[in-house]
Amino acid sequence: MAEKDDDLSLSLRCPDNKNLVPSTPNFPSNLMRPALPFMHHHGNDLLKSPAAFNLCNGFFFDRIDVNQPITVIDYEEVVMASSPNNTVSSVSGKRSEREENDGERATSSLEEDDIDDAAGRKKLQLSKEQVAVLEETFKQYNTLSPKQKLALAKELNLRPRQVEVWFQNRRARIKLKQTKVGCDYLRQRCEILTEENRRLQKEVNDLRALKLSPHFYMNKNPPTTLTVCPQCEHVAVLSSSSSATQQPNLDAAHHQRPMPMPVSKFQS
DNA sequence: ACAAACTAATCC
DNA sequence: GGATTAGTTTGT
Repeated sequence: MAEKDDDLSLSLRCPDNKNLVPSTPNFPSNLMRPALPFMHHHGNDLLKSPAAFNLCNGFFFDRIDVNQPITVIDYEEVVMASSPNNTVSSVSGKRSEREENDGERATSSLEEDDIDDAAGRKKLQLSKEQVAVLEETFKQYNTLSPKQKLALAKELNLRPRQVEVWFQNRRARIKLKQTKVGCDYLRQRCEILTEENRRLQKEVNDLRALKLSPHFYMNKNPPTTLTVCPQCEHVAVLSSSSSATQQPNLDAAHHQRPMPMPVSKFQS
């Protein structure tokens, strides 16, 4: 379960149409299905692509595959699980039993769910195959038109409502993950900025202390100004007793001897 | 009508 | 406890 989060790909691709066209070669052959009526990009469908969705959804990525169980490995698992030579039923254990019944559950979901809906409802667990198809479709369309919903429901032997709910929940999951990622990013930024702020505050205090120190005023007959070197951004103390027209005392000299204080940046 | 948000129930 | 499925409410 936790490994799902590892598949969090942040990219800055421009969503071009090519990206949106499903690349069937990545899809396992035994999951190959006749193209759904909506497997074409025209009209509003483009607006429902994940890329468009994530761009609209803000943040810094055009795609977050958070909580995305459909990795190459997962596809292989699906292939293995559904392969006649490698049936899950050959494996002992609770889990395998459950998976074995996935097909039945999927078919029964159409008829029985209407009955035990509201009352003591059993939780429907979608089969791996169903989830795979849903995920694959979701990669291309974050939201479905009624037509798409019906077609997908028919293909998966689910009620349109179930497909609809699945997509709603999937969007919610993505949003949650995005929020978490964004939150982590902002927290990091906050830490960095806090640290920088602390450093600058210290710098200001040091400069104030320098300004108030007797040493500072002792040979301060002429007015003195603080100037920032444009090259290294070090603060230099300039005496105006030197000619006003002459270049400030910011030549290479101060680069060679250390400043009295380690002042890296000073901005008024 | 639909999506989002919130919530409960269930499963592992 | 987290993930998933689904019901309810609310906003557009």
